[in-house]
Amino acid sequence: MERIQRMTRQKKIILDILRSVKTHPTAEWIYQEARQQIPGLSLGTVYRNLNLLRDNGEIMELNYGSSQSHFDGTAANHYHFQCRECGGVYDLDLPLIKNIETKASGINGHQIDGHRLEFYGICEACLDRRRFEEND
Amino acid sequence: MERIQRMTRQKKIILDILRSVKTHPTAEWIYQEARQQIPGLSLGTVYRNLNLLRDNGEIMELNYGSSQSHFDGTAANHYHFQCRECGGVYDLDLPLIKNIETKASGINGHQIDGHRLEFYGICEACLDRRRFEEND
DNA sequence: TTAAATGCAAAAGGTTTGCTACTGC
DNA sequence: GCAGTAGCAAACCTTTTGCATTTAA
Repeated sequence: MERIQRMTRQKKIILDILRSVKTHPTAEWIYQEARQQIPGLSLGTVYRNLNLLRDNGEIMELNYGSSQSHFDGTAANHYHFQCRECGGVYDLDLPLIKNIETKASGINGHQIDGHRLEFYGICEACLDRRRFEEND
Repeated sequence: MERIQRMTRQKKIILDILRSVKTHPTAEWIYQEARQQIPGLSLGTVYRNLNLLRDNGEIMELNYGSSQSHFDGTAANHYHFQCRECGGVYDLDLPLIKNIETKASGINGHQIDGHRLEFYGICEACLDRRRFEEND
């Protein structure tokens, strides 16, 4: 019952861009990047491909705040940090907390099969900018 | 520089509803409930009040998935579980992980001041429904 | 009295979708 | 050849906002 996916030029470029950056960009940002390689690209195509790739387990969608989603080229679970000031999302190289899902499962009748841990604060770049602006 | 907030009838009812339920409803759900007490209530007012209450630290906004936000009458950090099937959000009575923010802070130059942990899976109600439907 | 909040409706912003043409496989 | 995809634009859905009016303190 699985749908067969085609590797179109558009999808390949979107995936390449996402895998080549360390940040976790929005669909709009990816669209602007990809358009440099495919001028006629449409934003709808970017969204459709990001959704296909996510459903296929090749990338991860991160939705923080209530605004736009960010996308992560690595699908395996890992933790993130989001800056309260600029909204940027960064990886956090903290080892996965083992057994946390098992521990949480014992508490009630829900069947737990995943978890997500995010940190918030001010990113290094915004901290630097603040220090710089203080010295006016 | 703090803005003075008034306790209007609308705001009080919205807060009362949110504090009286165990689930973490959406703005739309709260609107439908509150309208039974204030028929002329507008959805915009619900959103405005939820934002005011959140900014004031009286409630918490939870944004999972990319669709609607859920609201939690308890503002202090605690962990949640979201059902992949029905989208419902529940509290998870797991103690806060101590020092996790300190631990994460050492990794890079970001300044961390908060964290959020969510679990995913199938909720008890959906599990029950599945079992029931299997017995056709 | 008066600044804050309401109701209404319009607008905004991100994402999805219908449709026709095109293209991987 | 044909199902899956692209491009385009319109639709969708949640949330925000402008404005005239009302209301809490």
